[in-house]
Amino acid sequence: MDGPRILLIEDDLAIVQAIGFALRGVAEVDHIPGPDDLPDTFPFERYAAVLLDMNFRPEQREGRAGLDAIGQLRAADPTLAIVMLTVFGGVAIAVEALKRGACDFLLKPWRNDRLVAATRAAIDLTSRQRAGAAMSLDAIERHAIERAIERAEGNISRAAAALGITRPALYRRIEKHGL
Amino acid sequence: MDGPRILLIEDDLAIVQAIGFALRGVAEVDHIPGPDDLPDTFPFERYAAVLLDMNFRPEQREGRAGLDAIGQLRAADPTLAIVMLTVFGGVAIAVEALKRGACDFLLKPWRNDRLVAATRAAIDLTSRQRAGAAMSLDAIERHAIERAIERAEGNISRAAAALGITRPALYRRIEKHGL
DNA sequence: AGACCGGTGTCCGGGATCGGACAGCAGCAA
DNA sequence: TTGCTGCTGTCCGATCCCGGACACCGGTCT
Repeated sequence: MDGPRILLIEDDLAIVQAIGFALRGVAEVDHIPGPDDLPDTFPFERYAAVLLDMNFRPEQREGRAGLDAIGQLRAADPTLAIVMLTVFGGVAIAVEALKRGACDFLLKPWRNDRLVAATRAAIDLTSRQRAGAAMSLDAIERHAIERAIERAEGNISRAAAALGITRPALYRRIEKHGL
Repeated sequence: MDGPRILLIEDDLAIVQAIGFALRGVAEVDHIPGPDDLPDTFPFERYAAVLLDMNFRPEQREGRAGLDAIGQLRAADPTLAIVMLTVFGGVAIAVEALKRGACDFLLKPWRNDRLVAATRAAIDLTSRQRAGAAMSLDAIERHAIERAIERAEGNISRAAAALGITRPALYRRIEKHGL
């Protein structure tokens, strides 16, 4: 668990090399040519982000395979942030990709600083999502209570009603969590 | 609380009229020319979605004002789904808009069926987000427990550890929630 | 003033919940 | 077989939390 490690899904070896070079010092880059090359059991938890090439299957129109791969990856590990890479510039595809759960969308050719920034952001997002997913029940409760009180604008009674508990119960929990 | 009501932020009256016509039967459409025309206290909770025109401030480059408006609206009501409308087709802007919390991004001129579909999806998203935000503490706990057990692949001990509670406590809660 | 309202903060007895402990079970290695 | 491991499901006495009730407070009516 030294530096972050990311997974690059890209069939063009020249691009693989270029990305590996651009991201030296940012993350270790592992590489597979396409999402179909993922073995049945794959250690997603080792990776801090995925860079996913949209066009690994050039014969398929509109990069639909790339979109499907997003769903596939997210089903396998919903905490893993995915950055799309593509030469096709359609707004519709970008929107669809983000709606399916990609966290960013970069056009080739990219500026290296943008790639680095997007990768860093994705790594950060993954770690935050994993922290959130691994939250203890107590922490979850604390968050829910904080939000409820905020939404009720400090009105304890309404917050308690929204949370489905009695007002004294909410007082106790507020004190317990130190709020 | 009869049909859904949506808020259209758009300065071009011809477009306002066209959208109102396209969405007849889908939602009641209220309209203001720009986000700055929102009064300090505005009943966001009455609306089931927002259609936000990107270009209400033509002198500003790149529709940055439109992007800022997303943040403004989401700060006011984070459960309200926002659909962007724009004539500018840049992928970068679309990506930025979605990253800032818009739920969809339509290019003018749009196909009416796409507009209707996007509006319906936004209305649905809002209602789901509001249902989630208004969840009782019990329901939140139940969800967290379900997810934890799923993530632990049915292993009760690991799920309990991840939730930060003892195993008997998790058993009790599983039974209480009927899982 | 006096009554009312909607809110806050606190108390206390009874019942729910805690977690350590125990028994049991399946898999596996010596 | 024996022993070990890692899990499941359950028990029970000590403890904690529940929620109805109460006192109180500030604003707003008549």
